[in-house]
Amino acid sequence: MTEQRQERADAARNRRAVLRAAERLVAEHGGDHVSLDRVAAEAGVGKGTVFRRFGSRTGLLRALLEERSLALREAITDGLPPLGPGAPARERLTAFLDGLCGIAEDNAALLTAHEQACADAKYTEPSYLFWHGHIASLVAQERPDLDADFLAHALLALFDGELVRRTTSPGEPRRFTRSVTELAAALLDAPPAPPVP
Amino acid sequence: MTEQRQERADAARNRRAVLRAAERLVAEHGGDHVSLDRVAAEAGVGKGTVFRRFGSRTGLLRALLEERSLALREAITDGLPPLGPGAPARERLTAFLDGLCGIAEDNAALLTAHEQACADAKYTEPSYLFWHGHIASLVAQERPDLDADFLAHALLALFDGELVRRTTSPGEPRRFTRSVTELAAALLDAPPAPPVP
DNA sequence: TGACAAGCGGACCGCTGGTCCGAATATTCT
DNA sequence: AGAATATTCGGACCAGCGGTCCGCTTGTCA
Repeated sequence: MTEQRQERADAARNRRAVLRAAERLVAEHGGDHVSLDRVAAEAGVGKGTVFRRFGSRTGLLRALLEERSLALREAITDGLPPLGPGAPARERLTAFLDGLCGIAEDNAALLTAHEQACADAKYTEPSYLFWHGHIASLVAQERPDLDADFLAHALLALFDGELVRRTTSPGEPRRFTRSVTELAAALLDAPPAPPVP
Repeated sequence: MTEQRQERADAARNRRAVLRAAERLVAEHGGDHVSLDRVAAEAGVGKGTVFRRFGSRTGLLRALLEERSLALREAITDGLPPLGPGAPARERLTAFLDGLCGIAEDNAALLTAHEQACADAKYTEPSYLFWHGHIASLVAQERPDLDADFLAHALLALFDGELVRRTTSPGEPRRFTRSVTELAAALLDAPPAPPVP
């Protein structure tokens, strides 16, 4: 069907090289200041190669980020509870947020770079849509009286690279996770709002 | 003291022209796609003039945004309750969020442009610091058991131009305001979190 | 009115994301 | 093996950006 013709060996090698190079540069210099020229140079390939593989700067950062979050995504759709299907919505949500926070804490710089590259298209990124749908569905199960859609956006808005970095200090490595979890818990435990006039 | 020498008449005229031009371009074409070349051309001045007045792209957008929010800022520090000092924290916070949401709804495109321009420096912008301090102080008064600092960041994270635009539809012009207000109310009404192990 | 500071404009710079095509190389077929 | 073919490579190239600079113009004030 949509079976792609097997990727040529050198192409695959170059793709890996570019990803590793981008990874290194983002980790070294902060989220921004990673031009594609530099990535190409660091990877030892031409600039055209980067674009042929990833289409655009956005595409490259997205690929990198999806590499980091693929495991979580699979655990959610096919894995065991509490992440996977089967557990009560509340537990699933907590487990999911915990996982996503972990990724965010480990990749704050990458997150910043990705935000900067996506800019306006942020809300149409496949990954974003997936996370959003998952959260919204769980919230709707747990609390049908809340605006699950908006609430999901609100929770995802917390995953801003710079905010993660500012919340995570060496002394308290998981402070961001704790803050997000507490906030989510407070929202889910809030008493039903009285109808507005 | 720091009394600036009176600005020359033509300089003042040009500053206004640039602001109005930027305003028009942002409103017409969406948040991005407003290069300083174009702003200068639209204003009928040279590019150098724009930079001399506003220092940078960021500075220009910031000036525009502060022009829109100056009234709210003054109402908070010197105005009457419920915005100004004197009202209970809870009412002040609600009134403030309502005001800020109004500004956001009227200037979603400008917000997007500003976010894009600020990028990493977002959390050190004077305006951001002011809003954040205000929220955090009110939350701390009302709910000493919550992490007011993080919660203030969380609330401000909602003011994303694109999110505002996506939440505001012609049919429900104030939906963004309603969503934000409800979310804030839920947070303030949440039962105290049990201590974590 | 003249002298001088303040402001002006747009050529200029370095850099960016993105395109393109002749050269090089992997793969496949005989 | 060796030719034929499809794919990929590399880096020169482009238009656009934010930002700088300096010779010229213009407002201001004595």
